[in-house]
Amino acid sequence: MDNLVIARVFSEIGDLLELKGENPFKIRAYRTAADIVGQTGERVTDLTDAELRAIPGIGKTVATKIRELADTGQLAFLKELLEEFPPTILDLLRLQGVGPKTVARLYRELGIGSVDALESAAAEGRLRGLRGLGAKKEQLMLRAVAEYRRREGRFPMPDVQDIADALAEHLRGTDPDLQVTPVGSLRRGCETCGDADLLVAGTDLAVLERFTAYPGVDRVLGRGETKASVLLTSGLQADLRLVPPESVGAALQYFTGSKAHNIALRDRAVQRGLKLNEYGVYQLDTGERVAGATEPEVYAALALPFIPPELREGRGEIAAADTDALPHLVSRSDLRGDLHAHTTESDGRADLDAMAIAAREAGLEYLAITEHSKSLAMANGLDERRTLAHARRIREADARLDGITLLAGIECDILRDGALDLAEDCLAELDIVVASVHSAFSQEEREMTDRLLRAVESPVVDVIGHPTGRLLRRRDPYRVNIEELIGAAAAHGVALEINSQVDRLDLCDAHARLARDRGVPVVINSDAHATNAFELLRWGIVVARRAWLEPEHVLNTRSVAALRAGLRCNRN
DNA sequence: GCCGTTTTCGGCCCGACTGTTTTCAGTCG
Repeated sequence: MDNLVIARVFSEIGDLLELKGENPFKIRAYRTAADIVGQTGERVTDLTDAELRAIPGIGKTVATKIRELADTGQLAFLKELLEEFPPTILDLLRLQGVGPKTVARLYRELGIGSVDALESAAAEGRLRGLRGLGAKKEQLMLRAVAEYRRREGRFPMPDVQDIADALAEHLRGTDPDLQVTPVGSLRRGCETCGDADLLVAGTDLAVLERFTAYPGVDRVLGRGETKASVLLTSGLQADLRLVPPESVGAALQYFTGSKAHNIALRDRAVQRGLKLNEYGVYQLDTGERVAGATEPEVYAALALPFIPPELREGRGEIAAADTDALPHLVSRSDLRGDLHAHTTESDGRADLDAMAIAAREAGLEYLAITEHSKSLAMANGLDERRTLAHARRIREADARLDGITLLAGIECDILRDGALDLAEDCLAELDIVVASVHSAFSQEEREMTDRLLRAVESPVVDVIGHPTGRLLRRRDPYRVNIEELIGAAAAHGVALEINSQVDRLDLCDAHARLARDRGVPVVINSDAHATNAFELLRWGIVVARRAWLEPEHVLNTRSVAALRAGLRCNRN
């Protein structure tokens, strides 16, 4: 059973327990378990009880429930909870400004158990009879219902980055020195963001007004002395925090999260007789302030080195920091080449020379040209004859152009049965072969996994491209046993790709970390189809950093000579 | 429900804003 399915079960249990007014710490335990399971790269159903129990936050009860889900495919506890409420009631919790207490009362006192029922009741003015609910709240709920219907959930992180950049530009206005920093899930580099959080250092309340007056604002959700929230016309919520300069470090830390990281950090503070909040670090007994102006200072007050935001997910980063074992994360400047790009020979929009020059201008030392293969007719894929002719042209261009090394490659389709789309003797002529799935996405897991394993076992395949095939918000990953794939890649010395296209980001962070842990080399590729696409590498880097990858784990941080030596080196 | 270099019981992160309150409950991050 997929980890995300199990995570959803625990998350629903948390919501339902909250509606029942259960012990908040029990609720938190289930939500923590949901986070942990969702962020684990390997299937938790494959772990032994002892391995499960060894994960902090997973205890006896949760481990037993994971086992029950693995064995029976369902969970009696969740079923019992769902008998107490209509299944549609959880939708009500997704409404802005509506929380568990309100939902529970709406259901108990008015029998409201769905968004539709709430909408009718609010429209008819039947809510204002309840204590604590007035006409204004009714209007807010109607608005929240409309927004809920319009919203498509979370936004891709690169889009949110653009929105945040534009907003920051607006806030700076005539003061280019104004310090505006994205925080929250955006700063941590999460692949999707539910909102855009910005932090401004200063004391001038005018910046809050500037924020709510931004032309892209649809409506103001709230505004006080230190914070304001707006809903943008794009449907994204944006939050601004204004903090005094002496507290910027503590505020950056606090608002970057994640929640799990912050809770652990505060716990550490309390253990050391300190209190940590968004204004600083204080002595518990005297209240004396000991840190807060900069983020490294805040971590130092807790006897920790600075922890990069991408690691702050409660996945062992504090323990690693405590023992001086934090990874030296890969960064964009470590990338020396790109191993996946297309030209007009298949479905790219720029020709060979233009792509080569653009790669050079993007600071790359080498670029592999990897067109589609013939079965992708829609993309003008190449057969063996065209592949070899194109390889000759690539090598000619390589000889002609200074400052960039071109590698002759292919993105070869993996056919339904796992065979490669081009003959092995043709592929063996090339410098690099990326193999990818582009068809028959609906195969069952066993069939799809065997298909990919066969490709990995081929002696001419160097890299598996976008290994799960997902398209964010459009297409789920195809059903592949990722652990088997990673195991096979490790055994055969085949690299797995982090594809930097904004709707792919595939491998995802959890899987890339698993690949690292199992000794599989990773490559970070643009999958460029145009000259500006090398910019996308920054998003692949974000995924890699969230996966704890260091330069040594990433093949295309090597020189071209070292890269060539590393390809197919484990084959016979 | 989880966890333990003081604990196997008794704790568990903290503050701002809103609406409906006249001192606060609920929600959010």
